[in-house]
Amino acid sequence: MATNTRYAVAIHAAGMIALTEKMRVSSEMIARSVGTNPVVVRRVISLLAKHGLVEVRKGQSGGAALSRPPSQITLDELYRAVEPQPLMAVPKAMPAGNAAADCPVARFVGPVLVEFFAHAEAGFIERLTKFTLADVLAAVEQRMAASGVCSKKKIGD
Amino acid sequence: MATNTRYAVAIHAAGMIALTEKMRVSSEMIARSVGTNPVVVRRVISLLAKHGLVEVRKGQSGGAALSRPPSQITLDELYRAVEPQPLMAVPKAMPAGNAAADCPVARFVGPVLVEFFAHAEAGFIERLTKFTLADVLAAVEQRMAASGVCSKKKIGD
DNA sequence: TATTACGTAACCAAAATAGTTACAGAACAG
DNA sequence: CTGTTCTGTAACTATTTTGGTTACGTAATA
Repeated sequence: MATNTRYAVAIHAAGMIALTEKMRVSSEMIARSVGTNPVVVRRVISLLAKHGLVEVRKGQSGGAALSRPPSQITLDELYRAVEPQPLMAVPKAMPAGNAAADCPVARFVGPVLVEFFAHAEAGFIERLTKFTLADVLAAVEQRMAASGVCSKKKIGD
Repeated sequence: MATNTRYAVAIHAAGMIALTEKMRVSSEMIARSVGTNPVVVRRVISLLAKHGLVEVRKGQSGGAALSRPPSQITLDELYRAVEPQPLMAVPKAMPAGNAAADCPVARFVGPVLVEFFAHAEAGFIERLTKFTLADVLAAVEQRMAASGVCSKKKIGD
C-alpha cells in the first residue's frame, strides 16, 4: 500500500469534476468512482484547491468545481500540486557533499547527482506540460466510443 | 527510510568502479564512500551485474569492474537496471479498467492514465540517455577542480 | 434550523526501503 | 591444498510513506 497514487487520483478526480460542469460533485461520489475513501479524495482535492486549480464549497450541494476550463489545466500543474518532491532521491549522506570523506568522489557526487536528476525530472515535467485535462478526457471519451459503451455523447469539451 | 535511493547508489558505485580501473573495488570500499552498508551496495551491484553493466568476481582481490568504458554506459541503462518499475503508479482498482463501474470515467481512466504516465516517463528516460557515466565523472571532476581540492589530476577519461 | 459536505486530526495496516547479521560458496594467494 | 577474501542471499528489524478509516468541528445551503 506504500505505492503513491496521488497523481492518478488527482487526475481522476479533476476529470470527474470537469465532467459534472455546473453541478458540483462531492468527495464521496469521486471516491466511489476511484474506488477509495472520501477522505483520501478530500486530501488530494485539498491540495488542488491550495494551488488554485479547483474551487471548493461546503454545505448542501457543495463540492468542487474547476477554477479554469479543462483545456487550460495542464497535467504538470496537477502533478506539481500533489507531488512537490523530487522524483529521484539522493541519500542524505550525499547531497550536501560529504566534506569529511577521504574519497574525492564521495565529496562531490551528491550535488552532481542532484543536478542530473533535476535535469531528467525536467524532461518528465516537460512532457506533462504538453497535455491538459481536456486531453485526458478526450482520450477517455475515445476509449468509450471504441468500446461502444454509452452511445449517447455526454462528454462535452 | 522508505525513500528510494538505489539509483543514486548505483551511479555512485559505478563511478567508483570506473575510477579504480584495473584494480577491482570491493563492496565494502564503495559502502564506505556512499555511507551505507556493504550489503546495500552488493544488492545494487548485483542488479547492475544482471544487466551486464559490471562484471563481478569473488575471492581475494575480487570486486566489480565495468563491462564497458564509462563513456559507453548511459544513465538510463543504470536507471533501468535498478528501477524497473514505472515512475508513476495507478491505483490497483483502476488500471485494468473497472468494468463494473457505473461511471464511464471510472471504466476507462485507468488505461488512459497508464498511457499518459508512460509518455511522461519516456521524457525522463530520454534525458538520461543523453548522458553517460563519463559525464557524471566529468561533472564531479569539475567540482573538484573548482573547489581546489586534490590538485593532482587523478581522474582519467 | 437541519442537513450536507468539507477540512483535518488521529489512528491503523500495508508496503517499501535501508540497515544489519549471518553464512554458504567461489576464487585467488601463497 | 589451504586459508583468506569477497560475493550472493536469506532473514530480520526499524523507519518511512502511503492509503484506509473513524471522528468531529465548521461552513454553507435548502
